[in-house]
Amino acid sequence: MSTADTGSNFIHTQINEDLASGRYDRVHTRFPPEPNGYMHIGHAKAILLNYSTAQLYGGKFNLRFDDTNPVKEETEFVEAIIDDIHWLGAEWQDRLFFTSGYFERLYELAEGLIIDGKAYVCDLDKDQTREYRGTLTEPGKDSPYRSRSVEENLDLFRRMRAGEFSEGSRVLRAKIDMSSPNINMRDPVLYRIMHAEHHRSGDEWCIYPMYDYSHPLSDAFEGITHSLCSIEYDDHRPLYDWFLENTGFTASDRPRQIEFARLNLTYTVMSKRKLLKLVQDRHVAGWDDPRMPTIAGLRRRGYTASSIQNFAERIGVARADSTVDLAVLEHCIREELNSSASRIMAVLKPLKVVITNYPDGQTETLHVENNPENPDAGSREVPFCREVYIEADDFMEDPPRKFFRLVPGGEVRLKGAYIIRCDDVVKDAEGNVVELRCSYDPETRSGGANSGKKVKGTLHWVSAKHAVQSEVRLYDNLFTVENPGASEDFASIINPDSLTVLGNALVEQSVADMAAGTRFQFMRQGYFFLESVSQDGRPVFNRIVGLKDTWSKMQKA
RNA sequence: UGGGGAUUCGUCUAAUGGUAGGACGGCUGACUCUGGAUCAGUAGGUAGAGGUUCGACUCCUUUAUCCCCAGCCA
Repeated sequence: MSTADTGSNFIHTQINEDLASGRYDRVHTRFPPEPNGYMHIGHAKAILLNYSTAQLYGGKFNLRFDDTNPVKEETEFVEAIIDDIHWLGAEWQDRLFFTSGYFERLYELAEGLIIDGKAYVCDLDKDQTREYRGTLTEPGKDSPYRSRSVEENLDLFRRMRAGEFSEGSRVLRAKIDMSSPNINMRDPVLYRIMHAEHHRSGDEWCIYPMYDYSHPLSDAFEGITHSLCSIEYDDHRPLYDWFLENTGFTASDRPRQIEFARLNLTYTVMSKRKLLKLVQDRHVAGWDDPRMPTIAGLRRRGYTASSIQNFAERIGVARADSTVDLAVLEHCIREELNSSASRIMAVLKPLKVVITNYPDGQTETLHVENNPENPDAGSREVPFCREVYIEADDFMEDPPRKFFRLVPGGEVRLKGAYIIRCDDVVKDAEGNVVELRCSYDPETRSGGANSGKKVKGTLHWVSAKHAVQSEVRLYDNLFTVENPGASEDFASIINPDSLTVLGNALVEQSVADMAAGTRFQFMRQGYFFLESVSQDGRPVFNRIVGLKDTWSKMQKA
C-alpha cells in the first residue's frame, strides 16, 4: 500500500484516508467511456489512472460502457475502444460491463424513488423545462406536475416504458430543490423517452436513463469504491451522492466520486467534437490518422503502449487546469526507443555520391552495431560499393559556419565505412547539385588499424546497388499554434506540412527482412515505425518522432 | 453579477506548519564514427496585499485572474 515508488497524488492521499478510516476496505475503480467516438490520449490518462490506482492497492478495475444514449452510440465504437484500451495495457479480466445491462435494475430503482415520493413524471416540454429551471442567478420554480400523486406517477412512468407516449412529451424527474444554487439539483431529469434502436438492447426500451442517474447506481452495482472522473463533474457530486442515498445503498456500499483535471497537450486538440471535425472536414484521413492524438492514431504513428503509460505517470494528476508540453510525450517515446530500437541507415532525400577511386563492381560487407546503447543488440552486415547515396541536406556548396557535413574539398566519415573527400560537384542545366564525385581513403575503414583519423562529421548513407526503395511519411504537429483549442477556425491554424510523403527514400538492405510493426532509429534522423509493406514490396515507414536536433535549432537562432 | 473549482520555475508536478524539490524544456561545457545518447554544471517559482505563528506554499482575511454549470448529452 506504499505510494513511494509510483508517485503520490491527491487521489491516493484520499484513498489512503478512506482505507485508514475504514470507509472502505478495498479499492475498485472503473473507466466508463461512452461509445460515441474514439479514445484519445486524454482518455488514456484517465484509463491508466484508474487502472494503476487499482493495481497499486491490489484492487480491481472494470471497463463499463456508458451507453445510455442510443442515438449517439454504436457497436463500432465499442469494438474500437476495447481494442485501444486492451492495447494500452489496462486489464479488466471478465469485468466488461454496459450500463445498458443495468436498464432493468435502474428502472426498478426509479419506481422506488416514485413510490418514496422522490421522483415524478413531468409533462413540460423542453422549452418550458428550461424556463422553469431559472438561470444561473435566479432560482427556478416548481413544475406544475411536481405534486402528482404516487399512483399517477407510477402509472405514467409505466406507460412511458410501455411506449404510450411520444418522444419529448414526458420525462421522469427527481424531486429535489428547484431553488438550489446548484443547477444540477433543480429536479434533474432521470429518464427521457426515445423511440430509438439501442446498439445492444435493440427496441426493448423506449425510455433511457440520464447520466446523472445511471452513473452513481452503475458504480454501486459493480462495487466501485472510487469513481474517478474529470473536473467538470465536480458540481454533479451532490447529485451523485443524492441518488445513492435515496436508492437504499448503505454508506459502505456507496462509491466516492473524485474529480481530477483532464489532460490538455500543446499543439493538439482533445475534445471529441473537434477531433470529429478534423475527420469530417478531411484535415486528416480518419480517427486513426497518425497525426491524431487518438490512441489509434498514436499506435499507427508508432508510439508504444509503455511510452504512453510512462507519460501518464510522469505528468501526474491534479485538480487545476493544465496543458502538458508535447515535448514530454516525445521525450517518453525517445527515451524508450533509444534503448530498444535498432539503428539503421536511411536516406530520405538522396544525393548520389560516386567514389571515383573505389573499384567498379566491388562490394564489401561492413559490420555495423545495431544499438550503441545496448551491446547485446549485436551487429548487422551493411554492403558498401562504389556508388552510394547520402542525404541531400548533408551537402552544402556554400556552407554556413559550424556546418560539420560535406562541402567541396571537405572530408566526412561515412558511418561504419570510410572517410571520403568531395572532389567535384556535378550540376544539371539549372544548376542543381545532382551528383558528388568523391574519393575515399582505404586506410580509414571503420574498425581497421588506421581508422583513428578524426573528421568533424559522420554521415549516414546507403549503397546505391543494395538500398531498398521505401515510402517514408514525415509527420509533424497538426497545428501551428500551441493552443489550437482556443480557436474554432481550423483552416488558419492547421499546419500545411503536418504530413510529408517521401516516395523516393532509400533504406539499407537489412530492412528487407523486417516485419511490419518494427521500430527503428534512422540514424541522425529519428525514430520510425515500419507500418506496412505495400503490394509492390515497398516498405512504408512512419516517423514517430525526430531526434533532438541541435543543428536545426542553431540555424533558427 | 448565483453556485462550484483552481492559482508553486517557461510547462507539468512534489512539499499536508519546519531546508521550496523533481521531471520536461532552456542555457554552458565535456565526450562522441549519430550535431543522437551520455555525463557535469547552470538559470528559473509559491498570483497581490494584510494577518496568525518562533517559523506559512500550507492556516485566516481580502483582492485579482482563470476554468466549469442554465442538454430530455456524457
